[in-house]
Amino acid sequence: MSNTDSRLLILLLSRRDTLSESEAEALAGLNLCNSDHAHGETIVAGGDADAETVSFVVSGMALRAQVTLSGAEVISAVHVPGDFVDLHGLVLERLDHSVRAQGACRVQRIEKRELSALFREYPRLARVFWKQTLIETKIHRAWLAAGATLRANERIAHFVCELHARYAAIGLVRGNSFPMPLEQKDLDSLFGLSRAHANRAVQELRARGLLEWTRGTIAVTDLEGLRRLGKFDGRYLELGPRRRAD
Amino acid sequence: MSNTDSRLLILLLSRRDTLSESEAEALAGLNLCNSDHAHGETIVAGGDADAETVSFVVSGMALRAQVTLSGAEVISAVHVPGDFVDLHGLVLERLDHSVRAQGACRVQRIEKRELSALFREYPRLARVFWKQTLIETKIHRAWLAAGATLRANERIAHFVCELHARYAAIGLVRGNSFPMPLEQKDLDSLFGLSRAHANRAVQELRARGLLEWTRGTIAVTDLEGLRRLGKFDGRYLELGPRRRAD
DNA sequence: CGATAAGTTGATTCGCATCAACTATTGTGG
DNA sequence: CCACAATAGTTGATGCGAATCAACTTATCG
Repeated sequence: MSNTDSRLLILLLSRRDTLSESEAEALAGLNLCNSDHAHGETIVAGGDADAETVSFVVSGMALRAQVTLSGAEVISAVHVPGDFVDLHGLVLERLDHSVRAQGACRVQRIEKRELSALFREYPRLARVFWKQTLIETKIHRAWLAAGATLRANERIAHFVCELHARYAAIGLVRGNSFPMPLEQKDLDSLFGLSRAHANRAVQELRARGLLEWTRGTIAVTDLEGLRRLGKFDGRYLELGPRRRAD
Repeated sequence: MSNTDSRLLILLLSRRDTLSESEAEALAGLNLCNSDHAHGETIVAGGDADAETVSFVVSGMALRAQVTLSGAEVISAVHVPGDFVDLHGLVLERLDHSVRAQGACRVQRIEKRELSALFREYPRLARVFWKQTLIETKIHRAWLAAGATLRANERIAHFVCELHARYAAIGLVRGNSFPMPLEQKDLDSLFGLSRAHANRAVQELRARGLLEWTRGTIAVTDLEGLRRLGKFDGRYLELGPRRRAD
């Protein structure tokens, strides 16, 4: 089930850097392999399995889940269409987490050896992929800062703002609403909150008229207010215009 | 004040991947520029300043500090000798944080253009530097997980274990003690704890006989106990043996 | 040796975990 | 299509972890 529809891949990379003709052609020549996953299915297993591919999300949502020594599961990243889920696996030996589908999720896989070969021919492309991993790192830092300074309702507000911005960048915000594959019960492994308390925080956001959250969809009714509450400054996502690197 | 003593640079990179003769030679040919900083001094300014160099720590400690919209300062990384403090600045346009000296700190700077030129000639080296940034990202994830699951005393235990492991890897643990340029008052911007509570947590670690912490030095008196309390599994630091990438 | 900053202690308040019930929703098989 | 089971969401009561404010003690340094 290999196909060569690399439009999304090229689109997502050109959001990061201007691609030359030949670079785009080379990318278009990659073998991409679609892979569909039902809710809860493991897309990439963590730990010792040395995967042969790296994957990016085509549709749906994927979560990175790591299990701590105490047995708790922590979600360290959420992925929307256009995000690589395990690009760092190209360079690091083994993943420190697994990736699973949150709702139905389709990914495309690229053979690591093909990608590495591509980098040897077009070294500048390696930098574009590198940049992709660095933006994820900035998101990690934003989460760290949020965790250190915000309270439950503020953190949730921050997170909703982030999702809104990321969905907006890929054209998935309609009016003021966007898909929300996560459920309230998932907020605890995202933020380390109890279900009960996360629920009360969400209800407060609703009561303040900041958002509506029904199963599967969030409608942001007061984006400015939500940003103010969550101390959200979306620049860290680097979704604005980009410049070409050396 | 340029010098060419690139031994530390080559040492730290070869901890990540086996370097070929020619790669090592090329690295040795880089112009490195020493730069000394007193406690509290800014080593790299965040924000709009487009720095021309990237730096790694030679001695002492450097902190990454980001300021949130609410005005609070968050430490998102600590750097010990051998760590790059702003390598991601090579690929990203602007830094989302500043870097400052914690205690006296010496760094060496490399011109970005020199490094980029090096990557064009030795594309595989780019991968080694990429890997360096990815390991930092793993540390971020470990902190995220710690923040979501651990309580104050456990988080501090976890952090002390991490520092112990990183100092051990560079030969700076003597007996069971290592340098601790951070003071208790810094723990609040690291973990989002208040000074009073961080202090009580530290005292509990002392009372349990896990560590001694006098100004400037930590002695770990029960490493196993500290690891158990902090749920510390140091594999994420990738300080073990490494393999050569493509 | 005084001044300043770091560390310590206590009292109080608040955010959040925990446990437990309960309701609403979704999904499923008869 | 309905009845039921399973799961998500909601609400309340209680206790603990951590913030906050304030005083105080101990280091550090000029």
